[in-house]
Amino acid sequence: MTSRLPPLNPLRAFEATARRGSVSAAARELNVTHGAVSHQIKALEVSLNVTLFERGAKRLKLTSEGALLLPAVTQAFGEIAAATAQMRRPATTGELSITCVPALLSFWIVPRLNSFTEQFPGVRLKLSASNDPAHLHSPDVDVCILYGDGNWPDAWTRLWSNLQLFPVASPTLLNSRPLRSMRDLEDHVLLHGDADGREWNIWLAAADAIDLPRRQQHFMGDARFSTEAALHGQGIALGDTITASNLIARGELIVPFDLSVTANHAFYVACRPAMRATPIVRVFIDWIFASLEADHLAEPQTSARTLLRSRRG
Amino acid sequence: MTSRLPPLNPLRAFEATARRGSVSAAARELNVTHGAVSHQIKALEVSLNVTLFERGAKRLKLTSEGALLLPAVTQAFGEIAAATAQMRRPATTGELSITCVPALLSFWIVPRLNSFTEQFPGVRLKLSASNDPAHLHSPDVDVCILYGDGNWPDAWTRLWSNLQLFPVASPTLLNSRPLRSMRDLEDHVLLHGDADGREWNIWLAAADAIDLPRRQQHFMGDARFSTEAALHGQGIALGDTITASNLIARGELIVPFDLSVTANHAFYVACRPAMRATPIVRVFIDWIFASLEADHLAEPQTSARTLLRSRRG
DNA sequence: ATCCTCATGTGAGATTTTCTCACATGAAGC
DNA sequence: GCTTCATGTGAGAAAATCTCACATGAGGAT
Repeated sequence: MTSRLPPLNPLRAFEATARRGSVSAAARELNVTHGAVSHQIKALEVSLNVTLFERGAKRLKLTSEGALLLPAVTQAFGEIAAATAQMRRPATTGELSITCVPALLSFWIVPRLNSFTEQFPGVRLKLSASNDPAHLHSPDVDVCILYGDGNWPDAWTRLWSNLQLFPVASPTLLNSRPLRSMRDLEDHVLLHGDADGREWNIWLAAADAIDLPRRQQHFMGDARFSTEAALHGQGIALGDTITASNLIARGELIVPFDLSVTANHAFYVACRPAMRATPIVRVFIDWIFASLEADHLAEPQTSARTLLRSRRG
Repeated sequence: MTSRLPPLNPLRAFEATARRGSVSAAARELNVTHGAVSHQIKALEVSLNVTLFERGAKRLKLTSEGALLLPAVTQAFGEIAAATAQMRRPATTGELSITCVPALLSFWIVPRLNSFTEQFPGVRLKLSASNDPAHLHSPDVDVCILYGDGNWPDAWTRLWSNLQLFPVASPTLLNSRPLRSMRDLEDHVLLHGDADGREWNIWLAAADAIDLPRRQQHFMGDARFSTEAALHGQGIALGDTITASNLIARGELIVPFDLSVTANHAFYVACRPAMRATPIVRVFIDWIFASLEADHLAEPQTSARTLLRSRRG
C-alpha cells in the first residue's frame, strides 16, 4: 500500500459534511463556499478510489465505506483539536472568548472585570453581548452565559443564578411623578426588556393587575436597554436581583413596590464539553461562580426581600 | 479561539519529525525535501504561535508544548490511517504486498500460488524477495515472511516453521561423482546459502567433520541461488525440510546423508500490529499456515526422518 | 403544470499552500 | 582546518484550495 494517510484537508471536508449531513452546513462551518466542499469531497473520493456519498435525492447519504470511515475520523480530529487546545491554553494565559446576556454583561460583569484581571493578568477576554445559544457550537466562542431554561443540547451547562423580577425607576422620575399604587402605574411608561411583554405580565398577574390599562409602553429589545431607559427616567422597567442590584444599592434606581416574582428563566454558564476541561475556561467559570458567592456574603442586603425594603430605608 | 484544528498538513510534518526525531528522516518518510518539512514546521509554529522544537544542537528537541501535542496527534493519525485501511480493504479484495525469503518464495510459495488464487480471486499479490526486517516498518509492505530469530521489535510475529538442514545434490552430479562418505565430500564444491558459511559449519560439526578440507566452495548470496546451483549440478548445497521438500519429492535433488541438524533460525510470519487486524492480511496469514498444515497431512514422508531415507527408497 | 427555493455539481480562473532548489549556518568528528 | 551531516531560509515553481458563475434536480406551493 502506497500512502498510509488520505489527503487531510479533503478528509476534513468529508468529516464536516458527513457529521452535519449537508454540504452547505459544512461549508458554513469551515467558512468556505459549498463549491469548495464539493470539490474536496470529490478529490478525496478520487484519491481513495471509493465513493463516500450516495448522490440521488437532495441531500447526500453516506455509503457503507463512508460510514466505516466517519467515526474514527471524527474522533481523531476531535482528539487533535483537544490536544491543540490543551497545549495552547496554559491555565492563566491566552485569549478567552465569551458571549453574555447584554444586561448581565453591562451591569454585572463589566463592573467586576478588574477583579478577574487582577487575578489572571495573562488572560485576554473577548466579550460579546449575546443570548444566542447557537454560539455554544461555534469554534470562535469558549463560554456562553445565557438566560433561558438551561436546555441546550450537546453542551455542558450549569445554573448560575435564579432571579427575582420587580419594577424599578429612577429617583428623578419618581420625584416628579410619584408611584405609590397600581393606579399611579397607569400614568407611567412601561419599559419592556423582552419581545412580547411576557415578564411584565407575570409581575402584573402576581400583583392582581393584569388588566391594568397600558397607556404607554416601549419594547427596548433587551433588558440592558430597558434598564438604561429606566436610569434615564424614561419609564418603569422590570429589574432583577442580579443586573439591577448595584444600581439599586447606589440609589440610581428605586424599587417602588414590595412585590417581586421569580422569573421563569435563569442565568446559566455553558460551553462545549471539550472546552470544559480547558484550564483557561475552568478559571473563568470558577471566577464567575466565586464572584456571585462573594456578592452574597459581602452584601446580604442584595437578596430580594431586603432589596425591596431599600425604598423605605 | 478562532479555529479548532491546526493546519493539518503542517501538523503532519511536525508529527513525522517529532516521531522520527529528525527533519531529514521525516522528509524521507513523506517523500519531500527537508526544506519542505522545515517550512511546514515553521508554518505550524507561526499558526499556533507556539515554539514546538528547541533549536540549538544538530538535532531538534521537542519543547514542552510540542511534547504535549505529539502523543495525541500520533495516535489520531494512526487511527485515521487504520480506518482508511480498513475501509479500503474488504476481506478478499485489493492488493496485498508481501516480502518473503527468496528460497521460500521460489520453492514453496510460488508453486502453491494457484491455491491462494483459487480461494481469493480478488486479491492481487505483490511479491518481493527479501529477508530485510526493515520492511516491517515500511508503509508499502503488508506482510513479511522472514528467516531469523523472531526478535523484531514493534511487530506482530508468529513462528511459521522450524527447519532441518542437510546436504542436497542433483542426481546427475552424484552419478558422475559419487558421494558416499565424508571423504567423498572433499572432492565436491560446497555451495553456501549464507554469507559466512555458518550453516555448513553447523552440519559439518554434527558430522564430526568440521576440519574437512574445503577444496572448492562458492558463496551464492542466499539459499535460493545455492539450491538452484545444486539443481544444476554445480555442487552440494544445504537444503532444508521446507524449501527443498518438493524438489526432493520430485527426485530433482537427492539427500546423500542421513544426518540432518536443526537450524538456529526459523521462518516467521510478521507484520505491523495495525495491519494484523486488516481482513486481507488475515486471510493471507491464515492461508499460509493452513497450507503448511495441509502439506504435513498430505505427505507425511516430507518429515525430516523419512525425507532422509528417500535415497534408499 | 409552473414557479420558486434549496441543495449539490462543475469548470475556469484566482489565490493560497506546498514544494523544490540553491545557498547558508553551525555542530561534530577526524 | 576540512568534511560530513543537520537544519534554516528566500525565491520561484508547482500543486492544492478556493471563489464565482452557471447548471441540474428535488420538493413544495400555487
